[in-house]
Amino acid sequence: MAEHGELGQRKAAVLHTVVEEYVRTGEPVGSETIAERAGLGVSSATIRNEMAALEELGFLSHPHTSSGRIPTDAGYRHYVDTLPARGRLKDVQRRAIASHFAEAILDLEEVLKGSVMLLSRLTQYAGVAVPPGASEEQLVRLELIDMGPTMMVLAVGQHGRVDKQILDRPEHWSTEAFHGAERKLRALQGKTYSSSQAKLLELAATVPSDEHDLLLMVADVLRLATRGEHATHVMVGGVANLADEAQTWRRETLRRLFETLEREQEMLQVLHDVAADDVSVTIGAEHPTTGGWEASIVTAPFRAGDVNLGTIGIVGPTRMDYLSAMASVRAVAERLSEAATELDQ
Amino acid sequence: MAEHGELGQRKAAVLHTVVEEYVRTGEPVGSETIAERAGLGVSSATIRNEMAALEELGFLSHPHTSSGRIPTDAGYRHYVDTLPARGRLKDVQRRAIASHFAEAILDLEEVLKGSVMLLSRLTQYAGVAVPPGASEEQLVRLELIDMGPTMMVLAVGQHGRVDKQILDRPEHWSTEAFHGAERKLRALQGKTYSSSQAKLLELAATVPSDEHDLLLMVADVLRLATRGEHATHVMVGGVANLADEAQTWRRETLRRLFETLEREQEMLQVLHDVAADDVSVTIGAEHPTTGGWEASIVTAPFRAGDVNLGTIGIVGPTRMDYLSAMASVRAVAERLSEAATELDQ
DNA sequence: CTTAGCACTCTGGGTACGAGAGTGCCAGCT
DNA sequence: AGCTGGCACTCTCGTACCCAGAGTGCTAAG
Repeated sequence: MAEHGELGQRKAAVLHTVVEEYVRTGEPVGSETIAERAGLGVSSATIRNEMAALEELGFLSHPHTSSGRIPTDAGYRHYVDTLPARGRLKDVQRRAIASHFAEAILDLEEVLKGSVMLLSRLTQYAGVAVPPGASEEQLVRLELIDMGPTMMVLAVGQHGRVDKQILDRPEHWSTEAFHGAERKLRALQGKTYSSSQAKLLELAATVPSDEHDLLLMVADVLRLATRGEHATHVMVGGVANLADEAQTWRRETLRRLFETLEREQEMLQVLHDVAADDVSVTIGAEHPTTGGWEASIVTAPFRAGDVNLGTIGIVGPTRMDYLSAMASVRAVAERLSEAATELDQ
Repeated sequence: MAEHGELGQRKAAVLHTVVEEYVRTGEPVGSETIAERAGLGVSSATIRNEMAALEELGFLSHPHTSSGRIPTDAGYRHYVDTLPARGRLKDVQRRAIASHFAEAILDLEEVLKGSVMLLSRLTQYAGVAVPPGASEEQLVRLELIDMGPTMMVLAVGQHGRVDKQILDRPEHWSTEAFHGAERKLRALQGKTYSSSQAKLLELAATVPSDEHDLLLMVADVLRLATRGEHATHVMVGGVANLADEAQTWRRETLRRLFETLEREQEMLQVLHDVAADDVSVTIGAEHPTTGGWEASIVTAPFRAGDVNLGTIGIVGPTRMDYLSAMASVRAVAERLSEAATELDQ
């Protein structure tokens, strides 16, 4: 029993079929349909009993007294958790992924952008990604550029990452301090972001206050580039796909969905909360934010070797083809990991 | 007569009122309402005659035989072209703009992003902008960075613009060629993007083929950064505002709208087509692309001194408060121009 | 040229109704 | 004890219908 989530085999099969039918048709599912489709060799009356029990348990619900059942969030959750096998991709999908990763990979950021669009095309939902932080990447350039009234901190990573920030000159400013800082920064080229950041904080303590300020500013740029969890931006693509669902969602729901997708900080928070080691699914109200717009998120991390780099996934309605979405996200995350690993060498 | 677009004063007034009422309420407007609101001192029967004439002329249309009139695209066009005065901003709006531009401006790109969001908040439509090309900006860095199997071209402009491109090493590659190119690039720092690009093409002709290739690659990056009309990206913000309108739009319309907003190349084309010297309005089918999704675009260029830098504006439904949208776009574009001009010195 | 008046049209809301889909439960069967 | 056929019941959905209301176009008179 335990292998069907404490439900018993038949109940699990019924729930499973309800979810799949509902996802396929969008209509509440009746006992008759289940009796035909589930292949359990029992009559619709028996199914009705099972469904009543499943409703009692909180896995199904009734839109009104007398129409078919639809899954609750908990129902989807059980369905996802007890999926017997990994989804298989269709050939077209397989080919789309292959061709997307066929080109030589130059710029991870570009590839990631492309992957988000790819996922949104594959699943017909919106694609999202959190790009890698830079902790273990090596710096190939780290410069302080004097731009007249302002200055720019510019960091370039080994894999093509560029971080810039434009800042006011600090109050105490001298050419000597500037040159001193410049020289120290040059010495950090070839080191990693995180070790450079540490080194800068160290160095800052040993120099006069004007140069001190400069070094701290640079350290701060590295800090922002490094903190994966508080990455500065999220990529979102294929939002147009959600327009098809727009009819189903209530007006306020739709607005909140779009608003959140646009607010990078909020999306980052959500994606950080839901991220896991493997493909992970968050359904409706399981997360307060997604609950607010009746959506589900499927994500997977991508890695270089065994270092987590970032997250990629999709956002769609709770009534989602989870099997195929998970398969797509998994496949793309895997290929992305391969690509990133290769790039790492 | 000519001052009312060949229509006659009363017809123009009727059209004017129909547009304003329809924009305000979203309901087709009847003759009774016009008779009350337009303050023409004539009866509804007279108005009916005028409206029938306006329909004949293509400025109004009937949803069905017997309900009020709504403006056609041509009707909106006439309305916009004969607006008696510039719109005035509300105090809240004025203050929002002031506070947005109150901070010292460091990074034009950042300010532009913020301005797009500002416009979307002010108007409750989606904001868009085409960022400046870089022709006349000076280069403060122009580098070729060896990244192992690949290389990066990196250009930094005087006002904080950073362009990067990661490329495969050309087939013929030698350390000498690389160093040769590096040296030539360094000499270009301080020159403008466009003159550097020209200079590079010149230089390329005088050197052996491996170095030649490198210089051409760099020239190409500068070319992309320079061509304002074919700028590489468009900023879009506040799309969530359009969700409110989603109910009104047909499903396919909505999808196309979102798709286009996401496709940078297509948006660039549209914005390029509609751009003008001053605030410009494009209504519905006046542009094939916007016609496809029943939307209007209000844009204005922003400048530094008298050089056009880019375009900023909004996208909303044809049933739009043009007066207030134009006022907002104009105000933000003006402030942006001031900011850019200041930055330029 | 304007306007009052009027017949006409079309929408939108409300009601009624029957078909259909689905449920819950019971009694009988295995 | 569990399954199933049967049945009464409920709720939705589509159709038809009607009426009030809003708006029009036209005509005839000022």
